[in-house]
Amino acid sequence: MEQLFQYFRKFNPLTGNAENAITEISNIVTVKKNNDLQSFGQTCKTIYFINKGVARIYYLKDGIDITENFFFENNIIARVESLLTGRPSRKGIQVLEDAEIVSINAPALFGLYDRFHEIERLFRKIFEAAYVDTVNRVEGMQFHSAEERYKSLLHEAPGVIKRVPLKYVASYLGITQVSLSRIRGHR
Amino acid sequence: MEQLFQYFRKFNPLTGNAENAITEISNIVTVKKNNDLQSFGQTCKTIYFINKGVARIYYLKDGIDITENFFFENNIIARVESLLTGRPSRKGIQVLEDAEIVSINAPALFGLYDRFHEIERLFRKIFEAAYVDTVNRVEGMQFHSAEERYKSLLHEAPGVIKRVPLKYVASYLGITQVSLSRIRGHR
DNA sequence: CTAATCTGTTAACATAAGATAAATAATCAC
DNA sequence: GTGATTATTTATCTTATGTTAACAGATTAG
Repeated sequence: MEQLFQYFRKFNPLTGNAENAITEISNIVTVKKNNDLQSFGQTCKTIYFINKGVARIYYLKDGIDITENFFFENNIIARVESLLTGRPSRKGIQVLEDAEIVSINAPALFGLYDRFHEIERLFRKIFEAAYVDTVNRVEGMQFHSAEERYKSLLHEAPGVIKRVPLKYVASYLGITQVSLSRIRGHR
Repeated sequence: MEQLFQYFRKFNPLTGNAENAITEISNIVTVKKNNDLQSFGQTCKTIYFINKGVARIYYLKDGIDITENFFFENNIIARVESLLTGRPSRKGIQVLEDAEIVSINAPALFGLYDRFHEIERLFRKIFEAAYVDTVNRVEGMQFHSAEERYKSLLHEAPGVIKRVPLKYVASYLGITQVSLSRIRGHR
């Protein structure tokens, strides 16, 4: 849990009491490569934090597997469109390398917001930062060619290309695997 | 201000004291069609709420005007990538119809978070909802043709097509004005 | 009212990306 | 290791979208 609390400190340091309260509603799971941490269907009730490994959020559009996002060590994963709305999620979380993951019971966490204002503030800041990332991603998608998007991914998150199968990267970029291969072959 | 507080009530009702505190750091401005409410360059320090009118957030990419988003009555506008990070904004806010807008001093608002937990909670919920909208927008952009994006905009926000010049709609959809025209001429 | 500008449409052509199929290359199960 | 499976690249053809330009209708300024 220490790794998680260290991550929290970058946003909003917690008192020992608050940390303990979070520890009580969390547990650590290990997941083998290519297994699903969560599959779609039900309402998402968990927030994850990756101690070690890589994961992706994905969904099926007309039967085609599309990666919404990748997540590496020391990051939170949450299917917010379900978690924050209470609606069932159409998305799954798959682990792409053997992983160690902290899973936090989200309803219990939200329940702590009243007792621990500091926890509400912490997650406010975490989600605000994720929101900003997503706004920036929309901007990146709006008027860049596939090649530009690939190059900026290479630059901003080289780990993705190194650690993730290209077929997942392609749909993340909004193109087919074949197009990505063509771009990589540089023209 | 009553219109704003009614909007707030959908997220988290405030006590009279909290409403008064917000009133004190806000004022109402009127802006004429096509004028900028805010231009780019400085760090964004204001959150807006539209009582009446339409506005858009836009930016220049290689000298080309791109619309990031449209905002109608009874909605909050904020350039979050600046507001929540403290970095200067490269985006402007332009009014597309004569508008009446509430402007809230953001640093003062954030200052109220300590005195009024309920205000922090309110804006946490507002930004969470905006975050979810943005995640859904990424999904919509990821694997839809321009025509599909246009049709779903028609369906989900018909006001955009009715009240906004098409040149702005085109860049919002991530296509050129000519392509949009072609799509509208249905093939 | 007239000229000038802005906005939207259409056409012709160029280019990027999708679909499909097939050939390699890499990984996994045994 | 060997064969089977999965991932990636390459090739061909097709389609969607970008680019540029011309034009028509609206809107605005004087």
